[in-house]
Amino acid sequence: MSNLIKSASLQLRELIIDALGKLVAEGSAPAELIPDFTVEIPADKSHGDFAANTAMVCARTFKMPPRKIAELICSKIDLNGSVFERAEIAGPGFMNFFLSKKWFADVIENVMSENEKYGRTDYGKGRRVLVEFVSANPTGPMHIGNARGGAIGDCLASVLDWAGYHAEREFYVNDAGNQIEKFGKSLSLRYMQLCSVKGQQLIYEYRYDTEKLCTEIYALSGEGQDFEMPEDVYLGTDIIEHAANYYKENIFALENLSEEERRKALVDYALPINIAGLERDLKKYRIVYDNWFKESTVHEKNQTKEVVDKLLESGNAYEQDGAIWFKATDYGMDKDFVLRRTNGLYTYIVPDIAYHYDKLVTRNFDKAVNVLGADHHGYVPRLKAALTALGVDASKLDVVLMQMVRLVRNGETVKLSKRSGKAITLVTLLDEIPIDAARFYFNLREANSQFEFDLDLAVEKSSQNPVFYVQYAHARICSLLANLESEGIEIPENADFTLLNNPREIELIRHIASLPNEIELAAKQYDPAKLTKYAVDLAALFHRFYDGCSVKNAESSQVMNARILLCIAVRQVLKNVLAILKIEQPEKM
RNA sequence: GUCCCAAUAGCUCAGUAGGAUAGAGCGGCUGCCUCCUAAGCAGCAGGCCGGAGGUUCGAAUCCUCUUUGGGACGCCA
Repeated sequence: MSNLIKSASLQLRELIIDALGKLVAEGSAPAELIPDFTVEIPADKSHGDFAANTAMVCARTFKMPPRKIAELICSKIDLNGSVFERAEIAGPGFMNFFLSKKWFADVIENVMSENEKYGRTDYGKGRRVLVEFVSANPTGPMHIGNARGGAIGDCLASVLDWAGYHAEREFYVNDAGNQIEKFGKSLSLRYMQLCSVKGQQLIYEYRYDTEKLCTEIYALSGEGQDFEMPEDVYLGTDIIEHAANYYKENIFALENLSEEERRKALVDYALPINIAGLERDLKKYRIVYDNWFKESTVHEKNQTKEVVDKLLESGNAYEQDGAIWFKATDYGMDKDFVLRRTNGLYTYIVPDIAYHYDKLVTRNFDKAVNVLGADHHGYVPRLKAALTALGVDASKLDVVLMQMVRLVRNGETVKLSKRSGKAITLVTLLDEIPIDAARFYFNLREANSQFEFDLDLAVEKSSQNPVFYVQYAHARICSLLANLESEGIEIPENADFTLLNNPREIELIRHIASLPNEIELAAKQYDPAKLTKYAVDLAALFHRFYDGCSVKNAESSQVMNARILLCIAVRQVLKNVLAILKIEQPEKM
């Protein structure tokens, strides 16, 4: 688990501080506190592998021109035994450092020894982090927003795992509360519609085709139609289907029950089917959770009441107009909010508070990361304030907000309407586009950017789609190696990598070296999109290398051997990145 | 009205906690296969980084103001 870039950067920092120490000791620099300087990787490679701005930030305290300081530092710096071979002074006073050939050779050897573990770091030090994502409403199928959340959350968990955290994936099932009430009401309504004269006609007519039956009923729903629909019910055909299936299995069983009993029977029937459906569909999307946490368990354990009682006792909540309010104004918010309504029911945030208390205190996770739609941003500070009031360290809760996806088909934005039931579901999306493309595409942009998902483009199996570009690089290497094998060329055990001096080779190796860094950064910023970009860049660098440096017709057999192993290393790195993203690595295309 | 997020090439977006001449893909134009996969590579064209101030050696990046989009502000979830 070595990170050659990081260690080189740290070594350089020490060398510079060391040189500064010598300058102070001999009196050519004032004995002042050295300001913070940065060691970074320049965008322009002619500026070396690392650049330090030490001289520039010291200009003021040293009362010397930056270039002069840089000269002094460079005269005292000792690169012997370091991974650097030379230093240059450039521009306004940058010191540019160039890595030795040995370092580049070490990069390839490092990949060869770590193989499928290359890229892993111990940055997270085994801290336990719980990643909650999707948590779709179980009253219906998942929509396109869940598709994005799923791809981001799942890859984020992988990234954290690779960065040395112990990451768990969790789905919070909202199997209680108002939306379940609404679910029951909707099911009951549809059931009664099926029991009506018109409903019976339709059931008879479409007795061999439930799907058709549902679309017919759906088409006849609405104002002035056969089936009037009140405002607060779900309209989707999935609701009709549940009602119809139940009806077919138990004819008229519920017609004469009380509304309440009928709702309960239908919810008990349909909800497990929906939850199993969520699990099945997510699995198809290559997402498998460690835990499915049910909201109902919070209610069963009476934790909602406990939370509100605790807040009342500690003076963080009060009763007014028959409701119980949280004193959010004590936590910098402009409005208090309701915890328990006058009707005695808790608002949605109470079970959420209890749930997060469970995550951070009961289960004692070091971090809880939630991937949520951007429309939740107002909710996050409320949740955090309530947790703080309960004595929980709310900074342990991090939220990744993701913006909406605009679906585009034929150059036009596809309208998404929850009410109409015509929203594009995760399943229909995955029927339409390859899973590889979906997972890659949803991680192509950072969560925070609202982006356009072009359905036509994602379907297209062409170079326009970046995932094919990356997979092609992998397939190309496999094919290249197979080709060599068929010609009787053996794969060497080792090679002299210092022979790889072509700029395209150097660039490629440099990029290979940066994988651990990139993963760490992605973990730090909760941004798995860094890795799709990394993969695209790596593929581009490989294609460039492939184009400019022939393996089979190399200048010498030594160079050929070095290139063969470089290709194998690149293939390994591609495999690892694609494995994090859970995208297939085809050997042929 | 208050708050959050965005604004960079014709389009979609990067820009690695302030760095050197602002990058990529797509689209447009031009080259490159008797040679390991042309699903590739090389090149050209395309920019007042929404606007105005400020902070400093240095700003797309930080601060203030402003314009334009998107979204939040419920005894809905």
